[in-house]
Amino acid sequence: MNMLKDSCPECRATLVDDIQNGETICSGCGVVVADQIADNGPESLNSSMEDKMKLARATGHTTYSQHDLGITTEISISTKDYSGNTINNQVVRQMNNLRKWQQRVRVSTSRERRLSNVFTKMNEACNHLHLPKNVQETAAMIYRNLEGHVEVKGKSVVSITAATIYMACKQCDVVKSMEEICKQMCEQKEIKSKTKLAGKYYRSIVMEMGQTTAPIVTMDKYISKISNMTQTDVRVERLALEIAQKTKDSSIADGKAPNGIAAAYLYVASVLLGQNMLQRDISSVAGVTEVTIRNRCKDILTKYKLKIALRPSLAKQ
DNA sequence: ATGGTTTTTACTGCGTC
DNA sequence: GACGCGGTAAAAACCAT
Repeated sequence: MNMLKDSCPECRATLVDDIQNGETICSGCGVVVADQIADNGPESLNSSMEDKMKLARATGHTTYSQHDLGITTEISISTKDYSGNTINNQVVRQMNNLRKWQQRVRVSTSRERRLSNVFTKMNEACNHLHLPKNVQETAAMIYRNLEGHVEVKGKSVVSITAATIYMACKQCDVVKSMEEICKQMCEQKEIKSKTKLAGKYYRSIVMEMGQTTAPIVTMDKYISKISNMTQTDVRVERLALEIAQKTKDSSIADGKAPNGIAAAYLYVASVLLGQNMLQRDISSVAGVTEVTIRNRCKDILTKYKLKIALRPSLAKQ
């Protein structure tokens, strides 16, 4: 993955990391080269303890996303000593016992078990969502900071975890909806309720942690996100951003779903440039219906007296 | 609970290819 | 005739009170 970071295989322009979406994007042609910014940590997602041991490496830094900050010493499983000489069987047995007990002691208290559980879920969710490492670390740090401020016992682990990831995304300028996060964490039938609950927890965390203002995701982030997901022509994206910028002080966004408005900006921009993206495609990616896009388009066009024919065939005349 | 607002659903007709 | 679009009414969802 790292070798892709320097220049685009398509046009050889410089690549930039888009931390919003955890992607690496070409500054020239806008193509998404790598959908996950390289993570050089231990590659031990679902492996056994034994594999973890083999792959373990001293990284020289601590991590918030492990319950013990990732600083424990682990007893090697090798049957050779430091100098390469074979260890006799009795010592090997002793070391196996030691290792077993170390594991038991390591996550001994209920708090540690809880942290371990939460961070495992967090890790899985962040991997599935292709979130960069900094988001995961931020989420873990937020969760740690909850202790003493917000009571987590008795609350849904999934929803609390989702809420912290959501907050971490906002802090790291990554656009991810609560629903997207919850989709990766629970069964189909639970998504709705858990998402709702996570939203509730998120608000209470914001209140309790003394943050008067939650970070605000701006319109341009929504637009960039949707256009990245639809492989939109960069010119369309730029125009959409431009229109959004010019109309941002108006009241068309009040009380409306931001992704619907972002979708409408993109649609209007695509029509203006003769790109004719389909309402259906944009709406499915943006998570709104075509009707919503049409209504937001109407708002934008009437408000700004932009006289363009939305029907592409008419626009040519 | 309620009432106001927004979004979705489901359906319609129109023009174009 | 299929497709994409624009419109509408009613239902559903959401939110503050």
